[in-house]
Amino acid sequence: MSNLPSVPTTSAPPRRNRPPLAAAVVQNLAMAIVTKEYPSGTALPPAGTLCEMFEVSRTVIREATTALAEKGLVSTRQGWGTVVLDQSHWNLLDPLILDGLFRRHDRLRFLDNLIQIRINLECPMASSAADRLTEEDTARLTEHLESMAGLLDDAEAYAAADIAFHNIIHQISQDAFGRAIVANIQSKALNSAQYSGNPKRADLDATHAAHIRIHEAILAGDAEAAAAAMRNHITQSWSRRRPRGE
Amino acid sequence: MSNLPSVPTTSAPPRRNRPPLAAAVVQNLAMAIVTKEYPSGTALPPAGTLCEMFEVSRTVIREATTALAEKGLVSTRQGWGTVVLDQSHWNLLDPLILDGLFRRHDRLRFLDNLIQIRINLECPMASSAADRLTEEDTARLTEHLESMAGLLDDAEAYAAADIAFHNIIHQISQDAFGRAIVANIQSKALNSAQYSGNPKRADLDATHAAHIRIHEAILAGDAEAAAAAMRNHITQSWSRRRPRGE
DNA sequence: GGTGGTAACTTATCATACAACTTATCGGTC
DNA sequence: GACCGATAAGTTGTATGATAAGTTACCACC
Repeated sequence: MSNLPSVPTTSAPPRRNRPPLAAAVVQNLAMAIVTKEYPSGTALPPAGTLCEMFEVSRTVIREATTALAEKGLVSTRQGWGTVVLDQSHWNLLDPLILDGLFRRHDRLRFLDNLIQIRINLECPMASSAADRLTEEDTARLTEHLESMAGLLDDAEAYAAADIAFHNIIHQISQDAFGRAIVANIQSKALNSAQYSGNPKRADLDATHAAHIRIHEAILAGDAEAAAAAMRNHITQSWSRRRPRGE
Repeated sequence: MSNLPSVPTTSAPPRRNRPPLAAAVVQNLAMAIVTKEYPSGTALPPAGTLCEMFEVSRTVIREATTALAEKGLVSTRQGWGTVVLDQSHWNLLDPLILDGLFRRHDRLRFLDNLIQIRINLECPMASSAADRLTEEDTARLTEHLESMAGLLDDAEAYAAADIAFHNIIHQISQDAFGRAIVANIQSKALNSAQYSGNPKRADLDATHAAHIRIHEAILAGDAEAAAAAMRNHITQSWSRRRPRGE
């Protein structure tokens, strides 16, 4: 098998010259499990077989299965094997698992679900930001918003700035858990064309207008308006780029 | 160090089902990192030193560091070491990390934050459950609620049934991600006395009454009332058991 | 003073061996 | 035939030693 490349996903700082071999194995097996290639309840091939499949040593295989267990995908029992767990055990926010879910035929169910989670978490965060705003926060948020106006011709750059805009609001809200959850969703889902779509200039203009409205509400200290503006923004932005007819 | 589980001391049966050694190492190191014993940016002791500290082989240490990296606590770089990452990289929903956060001096900040997350996610789930309720769901939810009435004398049993009650609602709502997040919080935080407190009979009576109100709203198909009842329940239940004066 | 090479330390990977656990099978016993 | 214990085979868990590869710091050299 030995599908090497990709080292994907993690934009993590430590850039290695050689990607760890275990990463490829984990990616491959995680994808196979999430897409039901290995049904829950069944056992993965034994370590020795996996060694041959991926042409690596048992050290690497053990590392991979440890990572899979950490993601809640499998559970190993000495003398029994490495059994695939039910979806209810999966760490759904894990980047690799998210990526796998986006490739399933029922991906739209998960995408809609993620948007709902974002609404549930980000609207209260916008409210909280409106309540807790300091002068320093005001300057930072305003400055960033104004810099975004210059990126309306570059969809990719605007998307990155978009995430940063939301992230600033999350920081102001001081909601560490909500921020961690949404950041996970955003940073990893962005790579998926299913999630981020292919925005046109008109889409970016509409998005930017929505950002301005959120900014206004937060600066006015109007918690309710901030939540409403955020809800509108997320809902309408998703309705513009949601894949149709699946 | 070597904080191994207690050994039965008897010579004959060499304790069956011995827990993996790596688990103890992971627990120990994760706790040390979360409680800032190892500050972010610094490197963990090298593998050889850790072997001596925990009296295990490099195999186990390697597995432990893999698990820690999977939790977002550390990042290993060949030739450099295993460096502790900033809190923004941590997987805050991980059971071990949650447990560590609950032992910090600023634990109350995280506990309040978790309650807020639960409110943000569970209220819409209650609404959704009220909208999607089927006859089968009705029977299951009602049956479970009635069985809980008999557990009001056993705080521990009622707490378990409490979680199950919420879980049934989550299932009905069909919000897979919200369910996964809240389930993580609940199942792991329950062990913490800081989170679950020490409920008295009067507390359980009040909680049960709130459960009945939620049940009524959902069965009536009143989404708005269900969300309101859920919000009331979570808020007041927390205000009853929240640690004071920290 | 700058430069390049080298030594020392680190993680990454491999190979091998053995221990511990689980299951199935094959006996023998009643 | 039903029950029960020993055994064998397969699996993960752990230990050990060796080698490869990446990083840093130091030191001789120009």
